[in-house]
This record gives sequence, C-alpha cells and structure tokens, in this order.
Amino acid sequence: MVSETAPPTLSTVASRAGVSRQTVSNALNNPELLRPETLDRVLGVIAEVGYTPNRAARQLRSGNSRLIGLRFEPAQEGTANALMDRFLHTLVESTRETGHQILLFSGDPEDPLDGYDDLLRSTAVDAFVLTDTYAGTPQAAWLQDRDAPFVAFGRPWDDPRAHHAWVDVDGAAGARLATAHLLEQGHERIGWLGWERSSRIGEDRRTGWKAAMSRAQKPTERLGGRLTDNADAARMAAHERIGIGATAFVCASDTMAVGVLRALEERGLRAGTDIGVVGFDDSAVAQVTGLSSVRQPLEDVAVEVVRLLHETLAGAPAPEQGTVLAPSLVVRGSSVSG
Amino acid sequence: MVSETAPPTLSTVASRAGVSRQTVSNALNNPELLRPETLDRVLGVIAEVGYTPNRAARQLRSGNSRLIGLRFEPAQEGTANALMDRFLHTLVESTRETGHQILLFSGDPEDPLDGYDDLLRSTAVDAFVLTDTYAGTPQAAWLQDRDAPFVAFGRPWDDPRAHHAWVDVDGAAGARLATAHLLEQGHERIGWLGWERSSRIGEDRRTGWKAAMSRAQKPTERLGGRLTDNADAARMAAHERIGIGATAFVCASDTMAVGVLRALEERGLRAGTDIGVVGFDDSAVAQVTGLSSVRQPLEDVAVEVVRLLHETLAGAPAPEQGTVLAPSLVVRGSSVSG
DNA sequence: GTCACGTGCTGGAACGTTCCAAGGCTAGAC
DNA sequence: GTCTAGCCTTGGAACGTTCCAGCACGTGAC
Repeated sequence: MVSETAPPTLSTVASRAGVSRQTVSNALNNPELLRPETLDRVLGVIAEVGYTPNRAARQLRSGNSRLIGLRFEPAQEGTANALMDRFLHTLVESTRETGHQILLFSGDPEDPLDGYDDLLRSTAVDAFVLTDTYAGTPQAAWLQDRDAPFVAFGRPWDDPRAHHAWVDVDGAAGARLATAHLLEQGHERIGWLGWERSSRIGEDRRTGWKAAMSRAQKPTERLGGRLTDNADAARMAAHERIGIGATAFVCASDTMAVGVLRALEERGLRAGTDIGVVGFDDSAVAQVTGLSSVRQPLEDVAVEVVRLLHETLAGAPAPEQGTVLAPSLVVRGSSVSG
Repeated sequence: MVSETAPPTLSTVASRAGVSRQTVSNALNNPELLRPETLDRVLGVIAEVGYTPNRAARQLRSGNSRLIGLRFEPAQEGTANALMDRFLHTLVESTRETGHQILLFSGDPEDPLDGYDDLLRSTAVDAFVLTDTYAGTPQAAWLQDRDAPFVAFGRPWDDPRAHHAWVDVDGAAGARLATAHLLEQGHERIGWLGWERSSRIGEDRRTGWKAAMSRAQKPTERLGGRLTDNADAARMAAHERIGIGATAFVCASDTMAVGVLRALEERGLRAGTDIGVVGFDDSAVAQVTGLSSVRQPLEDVAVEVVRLLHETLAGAPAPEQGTVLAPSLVVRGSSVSG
C-alpha cells in the first residue's frame, strides 16, 4: 500500500509563509501583484516544501486541463508508423514549452469519431490534434461543428466548409524535387509509381511529377502508374516501364521504391548507375538500403501545429490559409551514377 | 470564439430526473444501490442530455486521474523508434479497457528524472510506465523510494534492492532460437555480432548464442564480436569471421544484420544460400529485405504491463518475480537456402 | 482634517464531483 | 399498533484551486 505523506497544498504553504492562500496563488500566477519581499518569502517556502499546484483543482476551477488529445490509431505495420513517431516526438517536445501535454487515446476502429466526444464532454482536454485528415474523414467537420479547438496535420482536401487551422506537407513539391533531380542526372523518361486515384495525397504528389516533366518538355505517356502501396505491384510496374524505355522512377512511397530495386536486381541492373530511383518518406528502409527519398519535415510540422494550437486556444480565428511546408530530398546512391 | 453551451452536470441531470445529485452519481458508480425503475429513469436522462462526468472534479474528489504517465524520449532515428511505436499502440489500446489513458511527457534529456516529480506532486497521473530501465537508469529506484506506483518494461538488471513489477523479453531465448535455427540448417560455425560488454541486454542475448552453441558442441572461439550498433562495424566484423570459416551470423540488431548482408554482397555471396543471417527486432528493414529476425512480443508485453498496472493500483504487492516473455523467430530468405 | 485613490493582501464563494452520516419509507416481527 | 431493520434516497461537507469583492493602510490633493 502507498504510504506517502499528502502533498503540500496552498494552505500548507500559506500558513508556513504567514500569508493567505490567495497570496500564494498570486505568487505563482500573478507575481507582479506582490511586494518583492513577500514574493521572495512565499517562493522560498514553496521551494522548501516542494509545492506543486494540484492539477485537478486547477483544472476544475480554471476550466482548462493543459492537455491535448491525440487519437492514436491502431498500428498498421510499416512506414506510416515511423512517420507518426517522428511527428509525435517533436509534438511532445514542443508542447512542453507551452505547458501542455499529450493525452493519447484510442477508439473503436470502426468509428472514427469514437473517443473524441467523451473527452470533450468530460472537459478532459483543451484541444485536439488530428493526424489523419485525408479526404473523407469526418473528424474535422465534427469538431468544427462543436466549436472544439483543434489543429489538423493534413489539409481539408475538398471540403469548402472547412475553416480550421491546419498544417500540411507539399507532396507535389516533393515529387517535383525528386523528378527535377533525376532530370538533372540526365534522365529523360522518368516513370511515376503512385497510389490509386482515390488517394488525394497520391494524386497531389503525382501532379508534382507531371509538372516537372512538362516543364522540361519530356513525355509522360504510359510512364505513370497507379497501384496499391505494395512492393510487388511496384516491381511488376517497373518491369513494364523499363520495357518501354524508362530509365528512372519517382515513387509515392519507399515501399514502392523497394519494389523497383527488386525489379532492377532481377534484370541485373544497378540502381543509380543504370536506373535512378527515388522514394518517399525517408524511412529506415531508405536509409539502410541507400535509397534516395523525399523527406517530410515532420519536426517542423509538429512545431507549427503547436504554434497554431497556442493561437487557437488564445481565441485567435483560424487562419484563412493553412500552412504548407516544403519537403526536402535526401540523395543517396539509388539516384546518382558512380 | 468558442460559444458552446456549458456541458450538463450532475445537478442538471438530477433536477431533470427528479432525484438528488448523489443518486445520479450512484447510478453511474454504484448502480446496485438504486431501485431498478429509478436507475432506468436516471440513465435515460443521462443519455438524453449527454452527460459525462467532469474529469477534473472527479479527480479532485476521488484522488485518481485515470492517467498513466509515460516519458517519451527524444527520438533516436532507427529501429528503437519502431519498437516503441508497436509497444505504445498496444499500450494505448489495452489501457482503454481499464479506463485509463496515456499521458506523454518529456523532460530534460540530461536529467532522466525530469518530469516525473512534477506529475507526481501535482497528482496528475496515477502511475507510470517505464520503458528504458537498462542497467543504471535511476528512475525505478527513484519512484520506488517515493512509493509511486509504476511498472517497468525491462528488468532491473543488477539492483538487488529493486522490488517492483516488471515485464521483459527473454533476449537470451531469442538468440538461442536464432542459433538453433541456423544449426538446423546445417551451419556449424555460427558467429555472433553483438554490442559492447557494457550493454546488459546485449550480453544477455549473447549468452543465448553461447548456450545454443555449446549444447550443440560447436566451437565459438573468435566467432563472437562486441561492436557498436552500426552497419559498417558489422560489415567489417563479418568479413573477418567469414575469413575464418563462419557460415552464419546471429546479430543483436537488424542494423548489424544489414551490415552482414553488405559484406556478403561485396564477396558475391548470397544470403541464405551461402551464408545464413538472422537479425533482431523484426524491423521494417528486415521485412523489406527478407531478413530473418527475432521478433519481440511487444503487444503481449504491453498487455502484461497494463495487467500489472491494474494490480499495482489495486494495492497488490509487486510480484516476487517479473514476467519474462519469449520472443519468436520470423524466418525469411536470409537464413534458409534455396 | 477629510476625501479619494492606489497598493497589497485577505476571506468567502464557486468549480463538479464523491464521501459520509442520516433521513424517510416499507415490510416484517411481536 | 409499535418497534426494528433494511432499502433507497438525500443534503451537507470536502477535495484544492482561482475568481471576486472588499478591507487596511499609506499617500497626496484640497
């Protein structure tokens, strides 16, 4: 059984410092109201007894919990995991500076709204961070309808009613970077291996490839592919396109890029020297296999999310425009000859 | 600005149902005290107005927050991340069933104790989960001294004073599995590539390799290596050992196993067919590169951690023995010929 | 000397819940 | 009919904080 002594309260500190409760409270929250010598004395006692305000009491009275809710989706093993991890780390780190903490919760996988309602009604969190606002997810609209503060990582693709703070990474720019890099390496027939048309993110990235190709006045017919996110599908698609003269590939994911590498092995071709390959997301796999890859600035995204959260909680209206951050290209052996 | 109507409280529900506050409270917390018809009526009103108890108030009065603290360390890019991710997902998922949620916090990287104290003194969390209790980390002893409830993922290697609930994965068994598998494949000179002697986890895994080898009466001289966790170090160590006749390798990490694969490429040898390789942790890299690997049952660890947490919070004394779970071996092409 | 004012501090009230002691009511025993 | 017991329900108190109104005191203006 736990036998610790009860933590000191405002009253404890107050009586030891010879002042009232309220004065101790002010010492912490409005120090400018105290005479310097009183302030010193009170802070001294606070330090001495190791007083820390009780969160529940503070939350009950003041109405905010200093907690940010984040629904942590059931894991799909793969790169998405690792991305989330990088994002989450910076999120935790930068909320520390605003005095907030991250509350992870889960919900019924069948119901994308499960969990939010409870936290909201029990006033357990001050705001939410959304991380999966691809087209069609209802969370943003639902929270917006309830005037619940939140910031989304991911733009509201085709919801004109959406009017909330968001941050996203410019996927088209990433694909453009990758394509331009391959063009610079002298490639002319550069293929695109991306996701199904239903993926807004995938289509966005695809436009980057298209734009870079057309600016360079290179053809794209039969070079673009829409596949499921799967190494084997990519392997086969790569074979087809190499057959019609493709000498390089930009892929919507590292998983697909790995499929291309397999195709090269099967043909006895060397990545980089013979065929250029660039993946997307700079996963551990890319780092280990020497795969060039587009890297999302997840750390910057997290910092920006926290900044917007701060503004939103301070009552600022949602910015007219969301923030779009540019990814970078990490060049490794798979896209340069030598 | 937020213009939502104030959430309903116990009193709201009480007056609408024509009962007292306390009766509504009992309807939720001690329903057996109410007459069935009263219970029905009250629950009806609760559902109708969408009442959810205010967390802060409940926490203030009852003294527990239903929150579990987890210090989320600054990311070191690599496999450790992905491991943590798998663990965390299941942790979040299974705490849902006990009505708890996970509070992530961070702290000064220089001070392994930073953050814990604040949460404890502000009574913000009911307990902690520790995830990095390798030899020499002070968190466990510190929490134990303060009678703070916690469960550790990782055993207290050499602290005889330690007396707390913990769960760990049997690293030696994992290495044994991998070694036995390679022996079955007909290998006799099987090398070990592990970490420095200072790593307790590394030494534990190493004993598994040693034990399997000596049981099969195979020599281990000059076949074991203690390196930094780095593909290039592993690559060089593999070359040396292949030079003295090693035909297979068990590695303490997938990163090292990738180093071995590189060495094989450089020699024109094929993994699986010519030289057997098994990694550790079943990372995304292993999955993509067809690397056999020892997989930690992180999901089971998380479930067990939550179970122990539950017991600890119910006042049960720490079990005499920690729980040690067995890993499994995921066989892929790198360890079987054909 | 009175009044107005600003500074520094105080004490009661309130946030919404659960604990606790006690009240009303019904039923059974005598 | 009275008493006792048990069931269901109630209202006051308390958790520890912050909000708010107000008090005591000293200073300067008239």
